[in-house]
Amino acid sequence: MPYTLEHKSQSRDRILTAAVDLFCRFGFDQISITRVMKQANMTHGAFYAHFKSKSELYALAIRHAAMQSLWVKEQHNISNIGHFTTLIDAYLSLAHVNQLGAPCPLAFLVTDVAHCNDAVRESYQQTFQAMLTSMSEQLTALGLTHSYSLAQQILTRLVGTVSIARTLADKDLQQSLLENSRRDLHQLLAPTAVLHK
Amino acid sequence: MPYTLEHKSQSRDRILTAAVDLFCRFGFDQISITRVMKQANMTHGAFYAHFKSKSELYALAIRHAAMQSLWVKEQHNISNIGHFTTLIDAYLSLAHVNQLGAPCPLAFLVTDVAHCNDAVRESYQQTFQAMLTSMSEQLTALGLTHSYSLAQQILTRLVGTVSIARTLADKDLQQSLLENSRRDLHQLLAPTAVLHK
DNA sequence: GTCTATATGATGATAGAC
DNA sequence: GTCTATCATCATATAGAC
Repeated sequence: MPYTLEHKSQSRDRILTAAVDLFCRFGFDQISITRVMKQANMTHGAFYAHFKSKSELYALAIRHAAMQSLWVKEQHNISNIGHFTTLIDAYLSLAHVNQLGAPCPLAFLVTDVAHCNDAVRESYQQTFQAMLTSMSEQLTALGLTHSYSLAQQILTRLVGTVSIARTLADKDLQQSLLENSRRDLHQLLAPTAVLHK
Repeated sequence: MPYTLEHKSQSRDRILTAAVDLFCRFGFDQISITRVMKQANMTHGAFYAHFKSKSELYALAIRHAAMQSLWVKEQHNISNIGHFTTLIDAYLSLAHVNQLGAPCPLAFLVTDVAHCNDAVRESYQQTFQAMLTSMSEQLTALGLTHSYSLAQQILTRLVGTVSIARTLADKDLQQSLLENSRRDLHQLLAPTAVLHK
């Protein structure tokens, strides 16, 4: 048997990884199946042995991106507020905006997903809810009150800042936007600010 | 002469209005020139008498959307904080998210624009800067300090909230997201909160 | 499972009549 | 300026060999 189960699973993973990278970088509609498969080192005919449509790939790519994202990977290592704000800084970094590491699908695909079918939107929504819940629990564990609404506040700010920053051609404006959000969120989470509330 | 200058200008306006509506609702790549022209009551051959490419239309549609948006149209009527928060509530309303009135291009086109050429991104950036400056000046006139960074905070939150809300299929989640952002921003702008700062 | 080849359809853009 | 007709290209998805 020339193709093992593991081989298939590896191929599938390469497709998903390529899809996340390309969809985030250029948008779903601008990326053809041929291009995704090329980046995954296969030809486009092989695609349909793994996914039933391009649309299905999108829904699964969103979940894949979420699993690879910094927030999800680090979520169980957060033991103090310092660590939490470190993740915020990473999210609001130029490296993230320029997609050097694993991109957060919430910020990189927002508008795109709004135009898609129910399966894709549900995938996005589940990712959003999972991150919201996880962040809320972390904030509670760190001793903060109103943690769910606080998490919502932080997450919308993160997504808004990064998605806008990505559109800006002016590097100074981009930098100042990111810095400003970092500063605001640090202040929001500073122990003193919380105690005085 | 069968076609007057005014007639051309009206046709152009109908095209731009249709483009804003369709691009925001379905995304740039999913909308064909044929469909835009159909909604503007013309055939697709006439398009190139007004714009040199679909891409140019996009850049101009962003500016057109900005001019029609609530914030820009109402920006000179703001005389007190109550009026300011009324606009925030309108921005964060279900009506806006469901695109019943004029959509804000900043929230409806973020991710889309990030994948486009320089001309389109510059159009978005100029709109962003204009809204930022305008909002900052309003906040200063209303007696608030750190108004530029405050405006940036408000704007990223507005855009983040609306763009995410638009992707959510769950109406309850959508509502609670919008409500939470409204409440936070009210609190941020409440006179007492400012005085105690 | 992966390849090459192909069916089928839609798109952006142009040409020429009126 | 607007129409109809057309070109050239590229997309998704399928068929069949290996």
